[in-house]
Amino acid sequence: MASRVNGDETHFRGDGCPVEFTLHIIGGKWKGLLLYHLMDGPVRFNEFRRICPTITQRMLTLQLRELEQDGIVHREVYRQVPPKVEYSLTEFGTTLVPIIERMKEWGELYKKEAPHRNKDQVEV
Amino acid sequence: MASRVNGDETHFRGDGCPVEFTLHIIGGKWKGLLLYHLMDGPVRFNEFRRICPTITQRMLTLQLRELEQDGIVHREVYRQVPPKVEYSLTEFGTTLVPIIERMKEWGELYKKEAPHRNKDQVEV
DNA sequence: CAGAATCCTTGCAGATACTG
DNA sequence: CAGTATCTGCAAGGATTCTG
Repeated sequence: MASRVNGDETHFRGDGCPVEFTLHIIGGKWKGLLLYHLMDGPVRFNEFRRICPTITQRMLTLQLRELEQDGIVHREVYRQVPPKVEYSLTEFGTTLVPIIERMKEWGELYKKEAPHRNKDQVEV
Repeated sequence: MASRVNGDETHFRGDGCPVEFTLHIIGGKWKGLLLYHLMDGPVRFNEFRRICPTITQRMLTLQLRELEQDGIVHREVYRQVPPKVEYSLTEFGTTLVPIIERMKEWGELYKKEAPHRNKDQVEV
């Protein structure tokens, strides 16, 4: 597998902790956001850029590639002009949905119960 | 709040994505491992070092401090000689347990179903 | 539209030494 | 035992430019 942004899996030990394994897959800097939006269906490249204007093209590409190589995300290329590329969850990727859902719920709860950490945020 | 290893919350935007918020709390480099072991009960500082020999004192301290400041982990200091410090999940921290559990389950499943990512790992 | 390539900066994290 | 303090590297990540 190609080198990854968030550590190469060939150098990932994590002492065999399964939680670390999972976090290694979904814990990338932007992956939470990407997976969050992919739960609702396929998303195009520039859709992501609109959804999160602060992510750079480079990082968006890199993070999507990692998710793709981990079998979480499918990349569908439509050979047409202008080009169109759609990203969607694979069947394997959907096994992550329950986790994402719970992280979403907890995040919403946390935002309510811990307002001291709510500074300087932008709703999406 | 003091500065954090994994981004200061005052600089964390995340575009309001609740999944990103959750990952921002539990997605630190060693937090998966720490939370995984904290689920079984209190853990002492050097216990963590034995559990994961590759983590440095510095990083262990930093990650624990972040979890503490996020209200996830409680730090109990026993004033005695030799000193004894126990880390445990707070009541709020236990609300994360279902997520950790599912990440643990998924990690175990993933290790089985995706052996191509199982290289160079050590069981804990 | 959806990227690839390049350069460059930052800050995460390791190593080491010291302490209440 | 359970930490701090300091120095330093190196790779993650940003900005910019170019392209099929």
